[in-house]
Formats: sequence, C-alpha cells, structure tokens
Amino acid sequence: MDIRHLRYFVTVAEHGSITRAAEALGMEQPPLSQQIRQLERNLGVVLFERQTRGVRLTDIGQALLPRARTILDLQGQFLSTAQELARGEAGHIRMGLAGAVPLLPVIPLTIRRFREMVPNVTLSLEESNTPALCAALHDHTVDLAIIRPPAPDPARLSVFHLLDEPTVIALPRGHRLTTRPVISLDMVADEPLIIFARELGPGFHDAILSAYQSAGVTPVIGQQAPQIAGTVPLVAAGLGVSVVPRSLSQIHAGGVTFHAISAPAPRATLAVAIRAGQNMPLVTRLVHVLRSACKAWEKQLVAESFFETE
Amino acid sequence: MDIRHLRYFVTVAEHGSITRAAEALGMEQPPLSQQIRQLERNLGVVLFERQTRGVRLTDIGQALLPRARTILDLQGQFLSTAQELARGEAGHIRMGLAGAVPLLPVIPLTIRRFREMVPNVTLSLEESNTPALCAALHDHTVDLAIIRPPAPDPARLSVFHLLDEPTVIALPRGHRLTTRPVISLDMVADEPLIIFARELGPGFHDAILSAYQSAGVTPVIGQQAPQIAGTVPLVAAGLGVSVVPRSLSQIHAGGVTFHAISAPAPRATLAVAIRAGQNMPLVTRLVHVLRSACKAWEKQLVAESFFETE
DNA sequence: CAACTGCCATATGCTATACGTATGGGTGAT
DNA sequence: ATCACCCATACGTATAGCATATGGCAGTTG
Repeated sequence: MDIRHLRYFVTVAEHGSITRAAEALGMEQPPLSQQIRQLERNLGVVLFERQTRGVRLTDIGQALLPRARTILDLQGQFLSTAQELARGEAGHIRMGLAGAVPLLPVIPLTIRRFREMVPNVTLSLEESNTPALCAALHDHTVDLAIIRPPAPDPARLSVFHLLDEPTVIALPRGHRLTTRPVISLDMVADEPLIIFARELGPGFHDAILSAYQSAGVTPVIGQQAPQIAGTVPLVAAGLGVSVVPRSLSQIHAGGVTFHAISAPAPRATLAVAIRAGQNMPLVTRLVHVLRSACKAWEKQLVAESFFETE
Repeated sequence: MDIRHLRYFVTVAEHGSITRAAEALGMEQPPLSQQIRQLERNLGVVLFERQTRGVRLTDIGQALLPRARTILDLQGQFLSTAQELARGEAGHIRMGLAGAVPLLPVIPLTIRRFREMVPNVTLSLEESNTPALCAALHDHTVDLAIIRPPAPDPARLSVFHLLDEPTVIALPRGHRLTTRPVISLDMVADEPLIIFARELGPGFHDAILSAYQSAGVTPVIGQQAPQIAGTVPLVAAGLGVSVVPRSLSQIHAGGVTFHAISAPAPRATLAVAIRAGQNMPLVTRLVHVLRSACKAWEKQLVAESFFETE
C-alpha cells in the first residue's frame, strides 16, 4: 500500500464517483479504477459498493476513511515541516553560552529578537565553560555555542568573531585606589589576582596575563575561581583584585567597585562556534543574527569611547 | 514522497548505515542509497550526514524521524484495522430493535455475549417499530435490525427467522378470569382488545387478529397503544384486555395478571433483517450468533412445553 | 420502444521508475 | 602499503502505473 492509494481512496470517497475523482486528480478513469481495486485487494476489504450512479462507501470504507485522512494530513505536515526546517523557520536549537555571557545585554537581547523572528523555533540555553562547550559541539549535545576563543580544537569547528568587550578591575571596598576611575595594571601588580582556572577558559585567562606582561609586571596569582563571575565575591571577601569583562559591573555586589583599565588593557573576546559541517539553516541564521548584532554593538562601543576621549 | 521512502528513512536511521539497512530491508545497498538521496531531493533537506563509517542523522533528520515513525505506525494500524474489519473483529454496528424485544432475555444476553467475543467492536442500540427499522436499514441508519416480520419491503432485505415466542393475555385486577391460568381467546372476545397501531407492527398485529379469527370470534378493538409494551398500562387502567408476547410478563405492572392462551394462540415472531447486499463480516457474524442462540432458545421452549403437557 | 447518456470494468501499449549487478572513490585499520 | 568497509555512480532489466480504446450495464429521454 502506498500514500497514493490513500489519496485516491479519499478523493473517490469525497466525489462519490471514480470518474469525477479522476478528473479532480488530473488523471483518467481507468487507472484510478484499477488502483482502487488493487487497494481493495491488498487490504482484503471492499471499500466501495459499485452502483449504476457512481460508487458508495461500504461500512468498512466508512470506518477506514477517517484513518486514511489522518495519514494524509500527517504526510502533508511532514512535508511542510521539512520545508520549514529547510528554510530555518522551525526546529530546535540547543545553544551553549560561556561563563558570564548572559550578563552582556546584547546577547540575551539578540536571542530574544531571534525568537521573535522565528516563533516556531524552540531554543534551549545552557551555560558552561568554553572547553566543555566545544566538546558539547563535537558530540552534538549543543548546536551552537558562544565561547571565549580560542577553541581547544578549532579544526572541526567554525568559529566567528563576535565582539571584544573591554575589561574592568574589581576592587574590594576600602581599597586605596577606589577613588580613581581609571587604573593601570601595574598599580595592582603586587596584589593577589583572583582569576578563574585556566582549564575553564584559556583564552580570556591568557589575555589577562599577557596584558599584565605588556604592562611590564607579573601578577601574583591568588585564589582560583570556578568561573568568571565567581571572582567577584572573592574580591568582595578581600582576597585580592580581579580583572573581569565590563558587563560584570552589572553585578552590584556589595563591597566591590569596578574601574576602567588604562592601556594596555585585556579584552574579553566572544565568538560563536558551530560544527564545521553544520549546515542547519536555523543555526546559520542565528549565527548571522548574532554577528550583525555584535558588529553593531562594537560600532556603538567605539563611538562611546570616542565620545569619552573627547 | 512515498511510504516506502519513509520506511527506508527510518530503517537507515535505526541502523546508522545504508548497507546494514539494505540487508535489513532485504535489498541491495545502491538502490537504497538512491532512494534516500531522492527523498532528500524531494523534501529539499539533507537527512543524513555521510561519514566514512556509515551515515549519521543531521539535526533536520533528527527532527523528522519521529514524524516518519508516526506515519509508519499509523499505516500499520490502518492495515491491521482493515484486516480486523475484514474478519469482523473490529468496527461499529448500529443495531435496531423492534418494540419490547429487549424484554426477551435471550436477545440482550446474546448481544452481551457477542460483545465479549469481539471486544474491539462498538455497538449502538436503538429501539423503534418494525417499519421504521426497515426504512432505517435502507438509508443506512442502522446496519441490522431485529424486527417482527413481515418487513414492509422484503425485496431489498435479507430476513432470517429467529424465534416464535408464545403470547399471553393481560387481564386487569379484579377481572372475572384472573383465577384461571389458561384462557382461550373466545372467553375474552366481548371485551375491548387493547392493541398497538397496525402501522407500527403489522405482523404481530395481524397474528393476534387471525388467532381470534381461528378461535371463531371477532375482537372488539379498544384503545390503540403506541407500542407493544404500552398496552399493559392501559390494561391496568381497566380499558380492556390485551395479548402480548410472554416476555412482557416480566413487567410486574401493578394490577395486571398474565395468563397463558389455549390454542389457537398467536405467536410473536422475531426475525433479524439486514440489507440484501450487506456483506460486512461483523454484521454477518452477529446474525449468525443471534440465529444460533435463538434456535437453542426455541429448542428449550419446546422442551419446557413438553414437560408442561406431561 | 429504441436510442442515448453516464459510469465502471477490461484490454493493450508505453513510459517511468525501482531494483540488481558491476564498479569507482575515499577513509580508517592492520 | 595493503586491505577492508562503506557510500556513490553507471547501466541494464523488470515491474507497475498511466493513457487510449472499448465493452457492458442501468437509468433516462425522445
């Protein structure tokens, strides 16, 4: 049995006549007559009672008709769903976010706008660290991840730059420098640097250390935090200072103040990573939306800093 | 797109390999490869990611797989339902019952046994009069009817005898004959006979009148009742006497007593009628069950009467 | 009453297509 | 480096669905 047979069955039932159904189907009467008969043979039931004026559903045909309609409906849904998936208008995206990324407003805002663009898309978010996210990409646990580059295994991934976020220094309450809006790294070189474990984000970790190096100093490594946002409470507890993405200044943790860093200042780079072979239109589309939104964000950032320097 | 394509799709997805799926499907690898590729072309999506070691579902394929399974399941159900309908193991029967038929225990009992035989069958019952039931058979409102023959239009119906039920006389309380267990019709010939309208059941109506005639008397026609069971309350109200099927003596209406009729006594005949062209196996099966149950019932009836005469 | 009209069934030829066989290409394992 | 595995391509064949032509049956019309 074939879907075509079901379509023929339903059409003949709707028209009450093989001839009428045939012209509705754009075919001739004899082959339709054959197909109906063949369907009846295959099913082992008589679907139509042949009369002089057209055909009439038997009781068995009557019982099977709604089921045939259901299958046809589902087949139509199957086709249209495939089209939507192909055009990136439906589906499901599992998205991974590196530490503290949701705190940068442009990211959640863009995700929100994307969801409004494609309402039939469901999206699940997961926050983790960059190496874990890249591993998740490889084993298909997530479809797309916003990471802090570089990725551990860039060969099998496609990584696109999103933005370079300025960083700030977090100082505990009562620190001698809290009155100064801009601080250089060498001014805090002798104080313990609270930093997250390198395994959880080597890119940003190294960016901070190399900025210290460019400033001609070597930081004293203090307590290690399990994640980027985790450094702030440790600073508040007086265990040292920390360098964090500027978006973390949103966290108005009691007892911590944030201060701009004079050059050479590290930058917190964000990138979006997908599997190299990934050609799911939906994912491609989200990558595109993220890149353009972040490009606009960086442009605005430059304008702000230009305004500040003036 | 075709159901076959869906089956191929699901099988390949389950085996993760076109070669393995091909042998599971009892075919060679190249045509299966072709069919998968053709399905992808028709849908406009890539279902599998070809790898060196077998194939792997793409995200789109993953999204479509459960839908394909659903369609295949429904197709299987469609086929098995057709088989069940063909074998009379599933379906729906609309059954019509002539007046007072449910009061004869053998009928509801047999229906109950039939339902236990075929649990997947739903059955709807409707009580009406014989001419209306035959009309309902013609316009497919019911599939089968237990009537009191003859049918008005026996040409397009198949009618099978079920049983001949004895009749009894219903007398009002205080009647002069209530002490006698057996009464002959001529003993009540001069009292108004409560009988239902002839249009609602000519067979039984005429059987009663011809029994009077055989007894050599002519009844005085009294009030007409709208149905067979409706005569009993009228007898209770003292409007006359009535002749009813023996099963109506189940109704212990206050103020009415039932008495056997000595020969010549009318019989209340029941028959089952279906449309002449009716070949729904389920209906055929129910007719068969009814006939054999009623044959047994009649045999038992003869045995009882034999015992009584002894 | 005869011719006609609709409608379904059967017969036949053609074309499309699904399958099998043979073979090539690329990748990981021995 | 050879081998093994698996997918893709090429080609021939057989099946099957479709169109055309025609027959048969019943109800209708002149």
